[in-house]
Amino acid sequence: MPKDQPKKTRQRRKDARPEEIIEAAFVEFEEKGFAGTSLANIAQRAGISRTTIYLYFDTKEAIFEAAIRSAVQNTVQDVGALSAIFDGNFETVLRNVFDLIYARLADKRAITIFKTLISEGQNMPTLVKFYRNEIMAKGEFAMKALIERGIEANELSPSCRKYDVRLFIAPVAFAALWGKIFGELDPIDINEFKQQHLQLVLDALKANSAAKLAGARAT
Amino acid sequence: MPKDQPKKTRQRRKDARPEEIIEAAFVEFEEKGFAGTSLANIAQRAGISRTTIYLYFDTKEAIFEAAIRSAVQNTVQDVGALSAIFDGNFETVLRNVFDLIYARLADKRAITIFKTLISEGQNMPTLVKFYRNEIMAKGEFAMKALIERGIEANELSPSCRKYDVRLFIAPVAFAALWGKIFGELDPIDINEFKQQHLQLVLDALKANSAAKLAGARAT
Amino acid sequence: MPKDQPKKTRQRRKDARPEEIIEAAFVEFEEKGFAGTSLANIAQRAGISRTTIYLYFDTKEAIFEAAIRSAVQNTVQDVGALSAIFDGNFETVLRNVFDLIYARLADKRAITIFKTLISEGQNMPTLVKFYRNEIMAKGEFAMKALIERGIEANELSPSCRKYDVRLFIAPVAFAALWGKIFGELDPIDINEFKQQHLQLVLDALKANSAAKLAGARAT
Amino acid sequence: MPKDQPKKTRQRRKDARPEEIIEAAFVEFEEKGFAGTSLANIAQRAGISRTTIYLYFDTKEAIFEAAIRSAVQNTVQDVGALSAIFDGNFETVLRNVFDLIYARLADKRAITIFKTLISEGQNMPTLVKFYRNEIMAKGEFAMKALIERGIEANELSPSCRKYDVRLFIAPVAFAALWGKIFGELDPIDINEFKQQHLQLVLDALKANSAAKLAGARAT
DNA sequence: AATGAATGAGGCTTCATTCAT
DNA sequence: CATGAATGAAGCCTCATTCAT
Repeated sequence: MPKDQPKKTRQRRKDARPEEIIEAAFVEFEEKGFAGTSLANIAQRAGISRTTIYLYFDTKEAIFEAAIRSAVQNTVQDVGALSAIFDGNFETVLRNVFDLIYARLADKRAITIFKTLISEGQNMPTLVKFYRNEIMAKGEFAMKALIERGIEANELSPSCRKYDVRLFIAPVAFAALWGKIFGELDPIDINEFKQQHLQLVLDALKANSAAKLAGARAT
Repeated sequence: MPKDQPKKTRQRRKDARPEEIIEAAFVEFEEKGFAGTSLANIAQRAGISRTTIYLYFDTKEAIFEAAIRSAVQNTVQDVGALSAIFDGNFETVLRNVFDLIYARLADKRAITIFKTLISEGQNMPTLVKFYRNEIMAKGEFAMKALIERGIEANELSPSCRKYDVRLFIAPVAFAALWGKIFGELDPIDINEFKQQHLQLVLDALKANSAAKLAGARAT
Repeated sequence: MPKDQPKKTRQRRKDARPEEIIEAAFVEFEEKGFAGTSLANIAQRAGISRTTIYLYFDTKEAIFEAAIRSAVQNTVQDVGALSAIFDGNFETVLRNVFDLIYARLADKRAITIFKTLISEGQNMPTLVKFYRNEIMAKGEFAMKALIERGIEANELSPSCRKYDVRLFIAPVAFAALWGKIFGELDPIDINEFKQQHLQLVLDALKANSAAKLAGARAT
Repeated sequence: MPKDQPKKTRQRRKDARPEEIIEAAFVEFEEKGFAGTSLANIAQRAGISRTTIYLYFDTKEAIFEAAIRSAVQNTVQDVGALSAIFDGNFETVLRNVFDLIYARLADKRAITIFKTLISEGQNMPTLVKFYRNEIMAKGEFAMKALIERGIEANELSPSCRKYDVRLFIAPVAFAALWGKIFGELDPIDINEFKQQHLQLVLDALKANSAAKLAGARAT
């Protein structure tokens, strides 16, 4: 008994096709990983034939790359926008920065990219390098610059330079992963977490400044 | 990892086999994920025939489970051992706790499990639940207990209770992932990171206590 | 059975494929049974690639089912047509019925189904039930009806009702199996066998009627 | 997690081993056919190790052959015993013969052999030839001799020679198969069937004799 | 005599990819 | 541009059989 193939053919503007494929691929990759995703799944989700994909991409890997490249854009832009919000006293700016960063967590694509980095990074040195240079390094740099500004403005003690700024960002990554892994089992209140995270950083930085001040006062 | 067993004759090593297979499987799973790993890879790495695997495991999934079960052991034990080192003043204990936790980072298996949780968690609700209950939850609990002790001993201010303790642990996860993802490109100095992490937590907690003291003093 | 399709180029014959596959599968199943048949055999006999089969059937079992369903059709139709030939006196009709039934023996598919019933029946309750309800039961019913007509027409004695009508049909099954099993060694002359079979049944039925008549006469 | 192997080792007299294996093999072959039976099944049923089988048989096929050879013995003996019961008038002897033949139907082994002949005959020309020569041919011969005796004793008309005696035996085969195939669904009352079968044959033969007598009388 | 260990061949099935319309 | 048809490579798994104790 022969199988029945669905016959619904959507006629779409051709320009949109690649993006539709990427879109579909992304969802599949997110759910099942690279190896676990089949072109059939992608095609079905995109509402096209399996072979049509090959009009736009050479291999499964190419789709994967394109999907990731496309999805990482917003995050890159956000990181680039970081220094643009350096306006106001340190605490205000830090709060704004946190708002911006935590807003990324709402972007499922951003999270998936992060997860992909972990899952498939070993086979994607290009992505790894890109991510580190364009996101991690620039983020670190911005954070360092922010602290520097705080010191210059006499809002922070110079001893605050001692911290590896990745310590300040780590909880964001943690929250992202927690949501992805344990989200259904035990959801995390992102907003609350953000507030406490901010508080922690401020407290720690203030502790140094307080000590400085105290030391100064003691003199 | 080169094969160092001669292949001429059939080997008889029933006792060692399961562990050898798990060992080999682990490496493969780590590199390529569950779906990406083939029994052929595992067999080759273990230096045995593909079918020999089936003398010890029923399915590919069974190998995966066994590998995870075996690898997660040490971490579980370490978490269980946490409260046993609650001896001394708060800072000392916290330092010991950090030593213990960061030591886990040297266990590649532990890291791989963590990565697996992220990569394949969607398909492994059992592992997810187990990990959350036996590792995350107990770790949180121990950390909370530790802070409580600090408060009771008057070393910390009660306001320290406000923090979500996952904030204190997040950098460890971050360091683990960093090492795994960017390790080759940009290795992280774990020891240095640990020190700063410890410092950050202490500073933040002290900030509260200092505020309290200051407030008390001001009265 | 040699392959007579050229193999150089990919062939496109969607419409014909399912039947070709069923045809090939049928021969293989007949020769080696379900478990003994491999998709490789079927594919080779059909002159296609092993995987092409999966374009038309989901599993090996599905092929088997399709093959049987297709092969059993004619027999079912013949059984259904039985009562349509109830025209004429008893002997004439019986002769026609026998012609129809024995003609089935020329249909190799019908024989194979019968053999399959025997070989694989234990694993195919559905087929068994179907065969019994649609072929055996209806055949029995038709035969009973025929005898009833003979009695009503005063051509047969009512005592003819005593026979289990399966006795009348058994030789057909026997001939079918004999041909299949011992055919090469010791072929059976189906036509001759049919005549004698018919004679036997008529003789037996007449014996009753004769007795009745004799009894009547004696009275 | 390694599989657990049962460790119960039965120490048995070695002489019995081959028969135990054959016994076990027979049951398995009956249930699943040759291709469907695995040595593991046989070994397990025999309570021995898979490899032990090879101490007694060279291949799976050898076991099959041995099993069949052993099982066919009783039937052969019964057939051989047929002519020994030629004592009494025709009807009595025929009744005894039928008793003997139908008793065979209670021997599940005999039925299985018959089924095997159908299922796997194509690959077992030796068995086919043996069965035909030792069982079918001798059975036919005995039946013919019996009829001849009836004619000589003037109990039957010479015209009874016209029948292919396989017609007389067919219902037995039919009943055997019916029981095996439809037995669970719709069991057959063997005794009742036997009586009617006997009656049918007697009626048919008598019809000829009656005709003869009538003809003689008419003269 | 008996068995635990090991394996090569082969079976079913999936899938990325190519062919030809 | 789009797709239905087809396939080779590869994956998981079973099994008859051999090896070595």
